[in-house]
Amino acid sequence: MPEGNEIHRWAERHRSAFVGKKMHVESPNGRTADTERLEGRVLERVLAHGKHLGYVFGKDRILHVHLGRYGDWTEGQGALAEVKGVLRLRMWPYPKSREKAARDGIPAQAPSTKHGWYSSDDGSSTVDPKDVDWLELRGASDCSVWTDAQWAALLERLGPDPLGSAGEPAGDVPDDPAPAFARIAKTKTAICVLLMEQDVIAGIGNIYRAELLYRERLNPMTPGNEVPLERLKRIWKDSIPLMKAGMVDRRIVTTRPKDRPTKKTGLPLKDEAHYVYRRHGKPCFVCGTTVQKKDVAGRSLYWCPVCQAD
DNA sequence: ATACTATGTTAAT
DNA sequence: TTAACCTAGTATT
Repeated sequence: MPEGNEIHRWAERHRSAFVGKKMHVESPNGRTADTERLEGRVLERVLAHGKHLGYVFGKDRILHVHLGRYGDWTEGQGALAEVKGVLRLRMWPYPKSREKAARDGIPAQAPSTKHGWYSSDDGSSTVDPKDVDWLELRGASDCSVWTDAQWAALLERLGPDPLGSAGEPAGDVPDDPAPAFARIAKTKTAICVLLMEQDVIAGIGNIYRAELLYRERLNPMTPGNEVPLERLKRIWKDSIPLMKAGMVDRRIVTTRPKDRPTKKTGLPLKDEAHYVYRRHGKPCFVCGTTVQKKDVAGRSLYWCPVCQAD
């Protein structure tokens, strides 16, 4: 159930773990066609844009992965072990692949990652990506081999990503948000709907949309063409550090410590992590008004009617 | 035990 | 606009 932060987190970890290595790639249940076109090839790059992942195994051999609502990777150490659920695909490196990769002129090591070390939900440390031995994928809505042209068409369709462009360390090369601002200024569609549309901004999902709108104190139903540019710019700028933090934490935290009932700094309690997302029926942390929920375009929208009156 | 919800997208109606 | 895909956590019986 990932938004862009988690996609970029996987990309960074998988880069660190496997780029430059000759990989075994298989689909035990035959759920993914054409894995034999990837088997035995070197993973050259891992791309990420919005909620899409691309594992580049050579020209026109990009494994496209979209986790959809349920998909998830499992990282493992030691012997391969099948987790429960329908296994869609798994990959792991050939032994001694680094020497072979060096002979092939491919960097033996992935580019160094910005974080290298992560915290899990409860703040405890988790495995260094370099110590991951294998990956399993299940529940993904797409997992198929794409051509370079298909990936290019995807990038053409998607809007700018607050976490930056494909293949770069996330956040280091911020996308230009101008196309998103232009799209929003041209339509009467509500800003809460526009923020979810991946061809407007790529990577924002239901949690970030609700929380970004709250943090800007913006009425979610404001038509796009009535949102002042300054407010759009603030939302974009706000999204970058929030989503970067979400990569490290593997968790979305949007509340400021001073607004939390406990005032606790650092990783907050679960029920203090969001201002409005899934807090309907509970009092707003800032004004005490009951947080509202309603269905908009098939997704649940959460907001505070007082803080976000206009 | 069973039902419901959900950080998503596409295809069919 | 609705259904389908598919999994896990939470709520209800």
